[in-house]
Amino acid sequence: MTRQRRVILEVLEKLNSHPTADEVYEAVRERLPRISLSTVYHNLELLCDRGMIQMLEVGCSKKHFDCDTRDHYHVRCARCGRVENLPIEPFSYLERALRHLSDYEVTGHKLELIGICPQCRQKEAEEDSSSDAEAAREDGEERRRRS
Amino acid sequence: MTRQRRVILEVLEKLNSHPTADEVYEAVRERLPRISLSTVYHNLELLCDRGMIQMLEVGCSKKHFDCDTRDHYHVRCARCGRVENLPIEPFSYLERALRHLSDYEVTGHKLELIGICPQCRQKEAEEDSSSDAEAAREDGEERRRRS
DNA sequence: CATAAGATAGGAATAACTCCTATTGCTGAA
DNA sequence: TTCAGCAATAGGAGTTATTCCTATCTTATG
Repeated sequence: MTRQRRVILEVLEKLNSHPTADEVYEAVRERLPRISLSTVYHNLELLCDRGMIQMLEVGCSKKHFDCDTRDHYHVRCARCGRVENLPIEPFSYLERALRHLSDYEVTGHKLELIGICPQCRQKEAEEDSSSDAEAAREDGEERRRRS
Repeated sequence: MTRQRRVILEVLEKLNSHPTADEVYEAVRERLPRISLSTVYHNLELLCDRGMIQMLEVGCSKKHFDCDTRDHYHVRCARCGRVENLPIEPFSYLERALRHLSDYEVTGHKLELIGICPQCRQKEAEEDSSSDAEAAREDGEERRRRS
């Protein structure tokens, strides 16, 4: 357990959102400015192999890392990609209910809620109201609401 | 609807597995050998925009395309990445049951079974039996080539 | 103190896209 | 029939996230 590895693990434990490799890198750099991105990737992989963290392949393109290694579900923000836990036990009956629907040998399942996180909702509300204000100034009309 | 676009759509309708952009490219090239990969990407995006196909972001890394635009669940092979449909209506109650567990504004959910497809199962069975045979012959001596 | 194993930094390589641009090919007006 | 206008295509360059490679550095051990 090197200094770099320990800091990576601590960062992962501190952030309640499940960061990408890049976000881990940025956070770790505040404490170890000379760390290399490949060290971060290397240690994230190593910690996964040792079962100390888990890698999430949600949505697409980026891998997220989670220091909670138990099986659980997640919510993902459709805007910013942030991922968070759903504090609930996985529904084991889902797998049983669906496994006969294909000829695959089913080994697990993944359930992910898609939504918009509070921060992105607020940002959108601000953008909407400022464009509403512009619209009101320009054509003297108000359209404040959006659902 | 150009020739290229029509062939792409036909390929997508013919393959019951949900191919990646690259797999579409390979299949289309059998009929249009001079087609460019960017044309495939371009048309897949265009067909998505027009709601004629949908893009699946399963597991990670590669995008899969599906000519069935209805909401439905999938199985994914943990070995080869192949994706297929689960012929069942999505469980709308899942979303209702989970939405209060986070402060996200939930807009949808994704459920994916993970398993091993028949082809990969067969391949593994063959490899296992042949390596068992080798092991029996060589008495399990050269085992640490990779780890 | 030597040395070997393991870790790190930094950069090159790769995969899967995405973007850019010159060329092609279609459509409709003259 | 010709040709302007414009969307689509081919080909390649650029981008992003990740993996691989290698020289250098650290640490544990005899």
